[in-house]
Amino acid sequence: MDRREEIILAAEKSFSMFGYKATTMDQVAKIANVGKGTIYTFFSNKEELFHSIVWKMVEEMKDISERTAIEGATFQENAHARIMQLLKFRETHQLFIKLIEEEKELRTPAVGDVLTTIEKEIVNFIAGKIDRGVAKGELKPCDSELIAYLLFKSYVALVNDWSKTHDKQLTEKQITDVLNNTIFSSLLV
Amino acid sequence: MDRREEIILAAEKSFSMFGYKATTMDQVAKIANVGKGTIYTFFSNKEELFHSIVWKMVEEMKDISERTAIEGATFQENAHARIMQLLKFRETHQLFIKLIEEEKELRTPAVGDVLTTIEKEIVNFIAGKIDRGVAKGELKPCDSELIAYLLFKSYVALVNDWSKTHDKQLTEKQITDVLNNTIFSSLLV
DNA sequence: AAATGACCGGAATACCATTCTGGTCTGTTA
DNA sequence: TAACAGACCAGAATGGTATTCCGGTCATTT
Repeated sequence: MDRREEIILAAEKSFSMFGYKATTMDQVAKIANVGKGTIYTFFSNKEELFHSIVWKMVEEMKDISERTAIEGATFQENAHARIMQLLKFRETHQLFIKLIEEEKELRTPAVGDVLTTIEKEIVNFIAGKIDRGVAKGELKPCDSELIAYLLFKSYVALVNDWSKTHDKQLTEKQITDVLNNTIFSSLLV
Repeated sequence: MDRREEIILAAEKSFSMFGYKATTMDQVAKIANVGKGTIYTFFSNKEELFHSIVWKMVEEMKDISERTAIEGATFQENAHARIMQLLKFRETHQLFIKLIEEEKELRTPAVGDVLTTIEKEIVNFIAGKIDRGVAKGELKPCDSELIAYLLFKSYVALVNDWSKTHDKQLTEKQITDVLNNTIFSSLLV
């Protein structure tokens, strides 16, 4: 297999297992069965390698979310399913878990940067769906980025944050009910 | 002046200037012109003293927010004014600023606990306003705690978080527009 | 030309001696 | 005798330094 691919696979494995800070270039080289210098012929430094891996993950995440859409479902149903999928990915995917953990405990700057980039990408992704809904005449015209932002933050608040200060998680019905009555209802034509 | 009050004033000053971890009981005693042992006749330990100060601050914050309400204004107008006031207090009040900073940099557990308690208190405060609106027939019955939570989190997202990833802050009009169309509109009878 | 890994300097870590701090307690003051 | 003060204690925090570790380079090998 070509060396670049070996390196990417090795880096994926190592970043997922140990996080950004704790993976060493020696480590990656070893796993990839490659001399350390070889990595630098494909990636100019550790951070570029890291971005490469993370970007691949983001694409995969968007892809999965995309495939979650159901033919013939309403905008709200699809949006709900897609966003829930994104949140689930966040707490399921090894690398993502590790990055969130590292951000919380270690405050590694490179990781913080990457996480905000990912958030932006997610919000953009949602905004794109809204724009498409508007174009198809399903939704009222609106500031799609702002709405996407509010929507995503609301989901995170209700799905993830709520349970940090309350002992029983919100049910999916409670979440869809409140959001259908508020943000979603304001979007529909 | 009575010694208990001296101690509280001293503690307020010290916590505001240095945060929780960096204020020592000796420090507080010195400022209060009191022997260290004396503090322990009024407060059983450092944390209790701290809670005392923080609680006082929370009462003041609610009080200010309360007084912001305008006679004869709509529920939305008052809610907006009150919540904006709360957020402003958060980034204006010395002690509050210090605590948020300490939570971010030092991760002092006592401070983290206190901050979540404060958040709960704020959400409760908002929920109370909603309940009153329902009782007066201005608002539809609803899960007031859930709505209060969503509302507060949305405000924080739009007022504070947005500007972390975007260079121009949202205008107050953008914020009121989007929230009037979504959360507030779902509340009105 | 491509790949390697010994090597480098600066950053991170581990270690331990010293200081600091929350809380107690005994002596003192009013 | 009740309120107060501050010396005192044990354990936690800190600081300084000797050592290890790691990203990145580059002379050598394939």
